[in-house]
Amino acid sequence: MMLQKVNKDKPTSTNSSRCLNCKIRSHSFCRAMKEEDIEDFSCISLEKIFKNKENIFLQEDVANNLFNVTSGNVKIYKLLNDGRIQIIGFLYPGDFFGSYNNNKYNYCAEAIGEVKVCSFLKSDINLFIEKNIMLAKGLLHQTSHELNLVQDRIKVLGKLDSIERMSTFILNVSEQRARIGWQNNPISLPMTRQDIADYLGLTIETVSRSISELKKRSIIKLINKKQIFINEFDQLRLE
Amino acid sequence: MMLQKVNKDKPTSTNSSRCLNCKIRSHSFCRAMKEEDIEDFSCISLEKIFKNKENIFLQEDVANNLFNVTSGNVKIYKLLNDGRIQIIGFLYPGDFFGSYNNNKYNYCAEAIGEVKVCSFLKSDINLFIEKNIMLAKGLLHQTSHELNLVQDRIKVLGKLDSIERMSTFILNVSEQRARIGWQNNPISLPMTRQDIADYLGLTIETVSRSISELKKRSIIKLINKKQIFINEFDQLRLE
DNA sequence: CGCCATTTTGAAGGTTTTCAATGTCAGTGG
DNA sequence: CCACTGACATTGAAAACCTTCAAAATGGCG
Repeated sequence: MMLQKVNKDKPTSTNSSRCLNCKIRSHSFCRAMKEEDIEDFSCISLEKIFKNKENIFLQEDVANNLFNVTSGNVKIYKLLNDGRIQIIGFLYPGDFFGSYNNNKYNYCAEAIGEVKVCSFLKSDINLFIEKNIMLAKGLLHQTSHELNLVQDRIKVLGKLDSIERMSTFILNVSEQRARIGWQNNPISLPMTRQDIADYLGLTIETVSRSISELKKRSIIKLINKKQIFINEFDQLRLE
Repeated sequence: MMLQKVNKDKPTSTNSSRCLNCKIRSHSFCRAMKEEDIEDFSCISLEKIFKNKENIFLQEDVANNLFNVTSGNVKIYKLLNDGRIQIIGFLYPGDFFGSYNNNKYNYCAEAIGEVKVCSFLKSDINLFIEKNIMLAKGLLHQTSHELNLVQDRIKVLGKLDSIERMSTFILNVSEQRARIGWQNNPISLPMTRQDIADYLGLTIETVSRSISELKKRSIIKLINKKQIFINEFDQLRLE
């Protein structure tokens, strides 16, 4: 298994009011905390910036940290021993990742484009939880939400054909964007076709063919390779 | 979508020491709580018994409760509009299910054989959390654990062929049994072949062919249709 | 403008599904 | 005791869908 070296010491920033001004707070696990507690919370968080294709951490690394995406997109993926890749998810601002219950990460996390994350020591989080029940509830809510999303993906990968998978994917990206207040149409796909293939359990050729087919049916329109306009939302949904 | 009626009012039992004597407590989300708190906790829990194929709840039902399997197996599955089924998971004693963050269940839950569950009102759980941080931590740990398992299934459904899926499934059942102190070989498969197919994203015929192939390679041996002896654990693992 | 990576399209091949038939096994009744 | 039944599982052959291999098209960037 070939894993490239990660830059462990990123440029960072921290100050006690940063969290208060965080634009994505209302969509993060931190949202449940009161404003007066947020200030304290800032002190245990550290902002880090990653460039395109940079690894945030690798599968099997010691999992000391939890992360929150504050800007950009992150892909998390599992490596098989023979080099196959399965992308578990594409993360958006407000999504959190890492491993709360394991001492090793179960997947790799990599920046798609420039990414800003908040980083927390798990030990700090666990101490903070003791005094602030709302943080625990926030984490529980966010983890349950992630669980719901992944369970839906089980359905996609287990039962849907290639066109249905692509349709569901486009719809999900649109919905995720709406959730955090971005425009839901047209949508941009920041990841490559190969990434989409590794996410949907297909090959890059089948992804391309599925997009072409949706285009041919006039359900979507391609503004360019990375920008999709949805003509018929209803046709993307499973009847 | 045809959903059969659920028996909402099951025979129940509750008393303040039941949780203390619960054999599966050490593998449940309740394990983190101190013994003196467990007694109080018993008061918000209700034991319910379900017969084979009985629904514990249905997708889209109002989700007032959280459940903990204490004995038997439960399958949770999603229904598609056209009647297709995708099984999300087979649950074992100690696993918890329901929906913490949604007011509707995202899947159906059905008993495989006779099943005992502990049932909790979410409102009770949320109140209890306020006074007992360990319960929140326990729930968070358990939810994170479920998330890890489901993420692994993404990999199985997205990247593995039929033989690999069947191998992984047998191995997972064996490991899950070991986790709660049952013998890990031979293993029993309480679910039908159709269930296994709906779990692995295959057809019943492909499941059958995969089992036959593993048998032919002498990696496993069938004691009977529901009992499997594993000859070569290593051969079940992905190289 | 030309290069190179990425994407799209085409045709052949392979794995799983579909459709159909046979086999297994526990339960029932003659 | 054994044949019958019905549900479940296995096996076989043809068809469908996705992958693989190959080639052409697109698009960004020096």
